[in-house]
Amino acid sequence: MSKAKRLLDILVFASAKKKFTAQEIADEFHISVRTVHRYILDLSDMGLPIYAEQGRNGGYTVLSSKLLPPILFTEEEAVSIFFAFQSLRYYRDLPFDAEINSVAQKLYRSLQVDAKGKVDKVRSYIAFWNPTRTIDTPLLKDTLEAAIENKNIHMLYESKGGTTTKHIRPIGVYAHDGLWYLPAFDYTKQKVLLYRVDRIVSIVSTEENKDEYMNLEQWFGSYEITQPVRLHVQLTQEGVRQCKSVPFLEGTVIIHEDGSGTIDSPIDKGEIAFSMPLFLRLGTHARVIEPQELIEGMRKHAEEILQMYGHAN
Amino acid sequence: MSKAKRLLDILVFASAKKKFTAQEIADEFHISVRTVHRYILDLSDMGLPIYAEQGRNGGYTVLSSKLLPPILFTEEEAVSIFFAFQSLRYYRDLPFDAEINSVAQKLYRSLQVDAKGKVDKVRSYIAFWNPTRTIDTPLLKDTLEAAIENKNIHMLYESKGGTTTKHIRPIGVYAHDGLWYLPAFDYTKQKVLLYRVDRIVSIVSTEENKDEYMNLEQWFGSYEITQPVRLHVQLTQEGVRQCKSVPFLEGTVIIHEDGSGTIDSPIDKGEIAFSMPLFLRLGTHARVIEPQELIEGMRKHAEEILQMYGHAN
DNA sequence: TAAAACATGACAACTAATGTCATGATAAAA
DNA sequence: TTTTATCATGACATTAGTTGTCATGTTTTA
Repeated sequence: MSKAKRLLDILVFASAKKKFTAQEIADEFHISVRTVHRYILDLSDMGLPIYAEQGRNGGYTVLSSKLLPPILFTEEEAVSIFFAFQSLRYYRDLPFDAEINSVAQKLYRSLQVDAKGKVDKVRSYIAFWNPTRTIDTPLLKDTLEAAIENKNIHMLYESKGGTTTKHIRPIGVYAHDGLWYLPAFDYTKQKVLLYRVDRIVSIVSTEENKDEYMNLEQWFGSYEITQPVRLHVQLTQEGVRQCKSVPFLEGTVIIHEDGSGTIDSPIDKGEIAFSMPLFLRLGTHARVIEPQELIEGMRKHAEEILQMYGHAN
Repeated sequence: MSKAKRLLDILVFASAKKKFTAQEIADEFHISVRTVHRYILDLSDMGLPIYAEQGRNGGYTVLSSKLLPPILFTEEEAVSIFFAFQSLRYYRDLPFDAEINSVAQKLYRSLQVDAKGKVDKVRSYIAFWNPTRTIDTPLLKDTLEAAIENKNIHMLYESKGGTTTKHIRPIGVYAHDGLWYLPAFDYTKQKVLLYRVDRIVSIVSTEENKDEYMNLEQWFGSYEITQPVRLHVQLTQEGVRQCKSVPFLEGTVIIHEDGSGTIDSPIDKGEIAFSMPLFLRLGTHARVIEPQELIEGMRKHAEEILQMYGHAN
């Protein structure tokens, strides 16, 4: 085997093992101890942070975290990594922030001038818009870690009613509209609730779990209609346009030949309140035919508004 | 210089130059032509897709796109790349899709078993929520390319009034709520408008631009109030809570001691229409005091709704 | 004080890389 | 058709690099 190949093998072995003696490497790779010393000098020259402790019980210690074998990327692949990083740009708090920066640096440094220009352009011509939040999420990393390691959390949480203690089993963490959410099983209330990570005041303690629980994907997929209600709406052309832009409805809109449309689809009773603002906004562009509850709600809402602004102002 | 080092130099040189003769490499690196032939055999063995054309005007041609010199990542850095990729997961259409996949594969393959597990966990416990869109954006890549290359676009665009031809100068492309938007200067209307990339029917032609134009960041930052209007609203506690979650307003909400609040801030006249749905939704939780135009709009809207649902249904 | 570790040097044996020269094949240009 | 520029490959001597063995030191701990 060529020297280069073996050096890399030793690099991976050493950075995974962290602490070892020259003899161990010699045995592992069937080479002499003298050669191991020479190899380690080479690796050290190549920048691997490794130091030796003298004397009995001494040995080598690698300081960096585990290294992967070197990887060859094409320029396009490098650009795609920067593209992905771009999507994280407008988050105020991010886990892996330090790592992302060091990856970006390593890549950017090894790009040639023209490719650097391309990356710069991706950075200035592509964005993933996120509301720029002024809200801090200091416990994001800890929360995430607990979720990934499948640990239960005892935490202090700030909710409508003030700060209380919660005992939960996290399902995962997700970002939406610039905020981080934590769906979790609440042991007190005995059901899955959604928490906001920025409202976690402190994590008091965590405890291991042996068994696996639901993960995020399963949770996202677990939505089901328990109390079906018929949603029946007539839409103008503009109503169709707007409903098509609402994820919750886009699949249910039936478009007629003249461009107008209809929604006629079962939804869960709990979603009536959720869909009301949309149909309020659409005004005459959407005529709700069913459910009556939605119509009542909208009428009541409209009356309140008229009452508030009716004559006074 | 060691052979390995020189091989990498030649790898980078060759993959950047794409087509070259052995003599060129020999001159560049001050080695004999025979050695170049041997090196190229080595690179070829290492998987570099390179082929030779015989005869006069022949030479070597590298098929792959430009390669970067090999990069050493730590395990944590690799995980952070997967984390970034996770944020792109729920987009239906993405540029660089193929590259992202090949990066993910290259990285995943070189991870050790335990690190693979960590990546799997990041994948199942972290998400960046996006509405899952059923809308296709087939021209995303082309649009992006035109934007990055600073080209004007003649396109067929589907808008309220039907499909029309537009002549625009793109500022950039950004994703929001699962949809891709294209702010661009419209030459016909002589102002910057916002287009949706999925509504572009076809790109008829593009033309080069010599000079630089505004880029996305500048555009995001260029919001200015041209027709200032005083927005003055009184909020209940719940009103405060909800306005705080609206990026457009979160900075302007003043919270009183009892938890209620006030907004009193200049906005642009054009934003009145934009903010109306919000205050409609808030109902009695927000009492708009100014501008009168907003109040009028809300009253009119409420009347329309009452008329529609007033007695008939 | 002995044992276990790193550090380093010397040197012979071995292995690999390199350049030179030669020969051949191929394709385009003269 | 001939010449020229190119790749392809082999042989071989020369040079350069790698490895193992042995020797000698140093440092730390049992």
